[in-house]
Amino acid sequence: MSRASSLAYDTVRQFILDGRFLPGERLVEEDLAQRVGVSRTSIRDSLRRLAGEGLVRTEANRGTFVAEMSSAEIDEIFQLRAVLEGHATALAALNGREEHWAQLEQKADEIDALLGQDLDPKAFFLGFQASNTAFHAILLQASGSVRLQTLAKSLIELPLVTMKQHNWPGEVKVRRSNEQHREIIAALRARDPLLARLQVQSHIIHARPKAMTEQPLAPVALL
Amino acid sequence: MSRASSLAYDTVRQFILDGRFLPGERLVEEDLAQRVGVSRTSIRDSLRRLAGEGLVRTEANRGTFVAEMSSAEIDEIFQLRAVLEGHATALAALNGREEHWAQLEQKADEIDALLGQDLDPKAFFLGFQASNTAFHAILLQASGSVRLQTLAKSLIELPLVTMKQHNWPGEVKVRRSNEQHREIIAALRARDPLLARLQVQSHIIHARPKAMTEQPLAPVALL
DNA sequence: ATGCTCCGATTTGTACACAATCACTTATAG
DNA sequence: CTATAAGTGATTGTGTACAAATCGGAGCAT
Repeated sequence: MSRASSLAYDTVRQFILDGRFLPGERLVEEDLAQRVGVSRTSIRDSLRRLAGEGLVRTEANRGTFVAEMSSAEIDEIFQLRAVLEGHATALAALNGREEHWAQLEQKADEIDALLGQDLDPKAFFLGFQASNTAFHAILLQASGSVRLQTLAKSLIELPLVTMKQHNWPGEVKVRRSNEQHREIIAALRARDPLLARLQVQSHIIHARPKAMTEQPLAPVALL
Repeated sequence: MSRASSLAYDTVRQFILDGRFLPGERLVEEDLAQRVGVSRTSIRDSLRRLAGEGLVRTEANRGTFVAEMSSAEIDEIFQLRAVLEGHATALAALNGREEHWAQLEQKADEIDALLGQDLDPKAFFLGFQASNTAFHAILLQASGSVRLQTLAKSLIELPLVTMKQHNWPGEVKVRRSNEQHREIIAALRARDPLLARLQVQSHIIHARPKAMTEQPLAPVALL
């Protein structure tokens, strides 16, 4: 599982996350093989891996399709994120070191810098997404639990398949979100696992996309 | 991904869970292919899937090995189980129906029946494991969240790779464990999500294998 | 004895060819 | 005109052959 296979995996994954393939779209193996420049074997390999992560769904003898997720499922995922990242943050408050807090602060600074720059919406969103994802990755890393880390990371990117241009947060939301980041860092520095957990849970629940459907969201039962 | 591939997946998975391949052992593709009676292609397919679930670990150009887990990692997994199944139980208390409580009760009855039968340790353990796993599966199903269900299920079976004959619980522990099952059912019937969550968390934390190493376990930071 | 390089055997990685299956079209009967 | 059946093309599933990489040992130098 080396050169061709990794290349296929990375490329197809990027195609899906870029939105070059839309949810529900069929992924034809031969077609992908030609685009990536490897054999069908390697493509199949990567599709199996992606299926394991939930980015695609494979039906026997019928093909594999980009995962489609209902608002309810996305909401479910955000609740799971709240639970898992909340736990990770509690662990981070116990195990994390000063270098982690500094890294978190740096990402929060990046987001603040973005807010002062008056960029066009797309560039602003992409910049925010990069720093925000990094922030949460550091949080997971500070927990010290590799399994929790990989689990949460795969959950984090699942909604990105569906949420392409919808639900770009405005400046106001981003500002509020980053204030929450600061509060999380403060709780971590204070080594307060309970407070840190609650703040992360609240942060993630606030961040879930709300208006994709008319029906009310399921009640959040975190504590 | 049909007959041969599924067969390969099921068979290899069973081999690992049975303990026919021990943790750390190398899985040679050609060898597996002959044993299962399919081609290497299908074997590779199944190994990729199993790697995704964490039951095996694949190193590039070097082969795939049955996962080995330290006590610390197993402890980590039990804590994650506590978090995830705790959440699932809270959801179950909100969404579950009477039929679920009845099914849970049935599994608890099965375990009590086992306790009265005076079997040899191995048969006793296997019987308990079957009913206990079913109990937790029903709990997850009652949560109504399929993603949570699959996530937790894959976590549940990870420690089984390592814990083969070590750590068989005695009758006393099983009796205590099943009392906890009863308490969980009562909390669910009362539709008390907080209590149900706490009881499940406590139940799972108690169930983790303790004495595999000398060093003390990490503190549990659930709430 | 120790360390180094090279070679060969084993095993994994990749490509390709063929078989099985499915969706869709066309033909045919009612 | 509808419904069912057979045929056809495209796509996935599986097996096999070959290429690339790794591991271990033999031989040689220090």
